Amino acid sequence: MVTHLGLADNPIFDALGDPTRRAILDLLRPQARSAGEVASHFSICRPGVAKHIRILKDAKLISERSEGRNRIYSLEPEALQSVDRWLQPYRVFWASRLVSLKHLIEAQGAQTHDI
Amino acid sequence: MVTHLGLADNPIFDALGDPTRRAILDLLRPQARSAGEVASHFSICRPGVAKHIRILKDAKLISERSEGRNRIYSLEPEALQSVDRWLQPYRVFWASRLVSLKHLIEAQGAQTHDI
DNA sequence: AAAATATGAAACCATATGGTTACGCATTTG
DNA sequence: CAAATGCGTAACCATATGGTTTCATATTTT
Repeated sequence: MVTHLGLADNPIFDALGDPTRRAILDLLRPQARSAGEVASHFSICRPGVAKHIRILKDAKLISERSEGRNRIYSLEPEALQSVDRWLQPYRVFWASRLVSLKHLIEAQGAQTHDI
Repeated sequence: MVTHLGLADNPIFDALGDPTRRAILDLLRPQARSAGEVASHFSICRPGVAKHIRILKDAKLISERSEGRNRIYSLEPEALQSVDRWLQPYRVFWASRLVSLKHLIEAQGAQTHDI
């Protein structure tokens, strides 16, 4: 509801609250897809999926481009950094998990320079 | 709504969808607090906060213990690991961010051993 | 240019959600 | 033991949300 509370609502968290929307993100992770392709993966009707897509687009989690008569949607993963940032102060509580993440980073050969 | 769709809804994401609930988690991060203390930080009425607390408790994001006539709530940060895990495959998209996280890990002196 | 295709928007509906007030139940306190 | 304190639950309400059907619009196709 968030009827003008002092708390800033983050549209990202709101967008991620719905399982269908998370599934759409998962679907777009490997590759961009047209609206129809996305919709075909769900049991709800196409306009229903379109509404979820709209919410994801508004939250900048996906972007849209036109290609002929299709609308192609692509994941915009940078938007998820805000979730990552929010999680940061909680992470200190599970250090071992962090260590494996550190391994992952090293395995990817990310350069050690600051952002 | 999630009216029996094949998609498993994660109560954690649902819980995090509300800004008041995220604020409660932030509040409990430094220290455990009684229900009244938590409620006093918000403009909504106490029973309203109690309902948010219930949702967080059901999602295992906080735990409850009785102490006299008070109910003390503590953060259970481990539950957030599922969010962290969900984020994992998206993280490869912002490697530089990972590097600073790596610094954080090292700064904390987390031991390099597997979980 | 007409038919078909791809898709968003509008209108509508049932239910979920967040908030409120009223109440009940332990546990102090006086 | 009676009053006060702390707090969850129930009942209720307005609005948000997710889903549906119908429609309008822009591209292809034929």
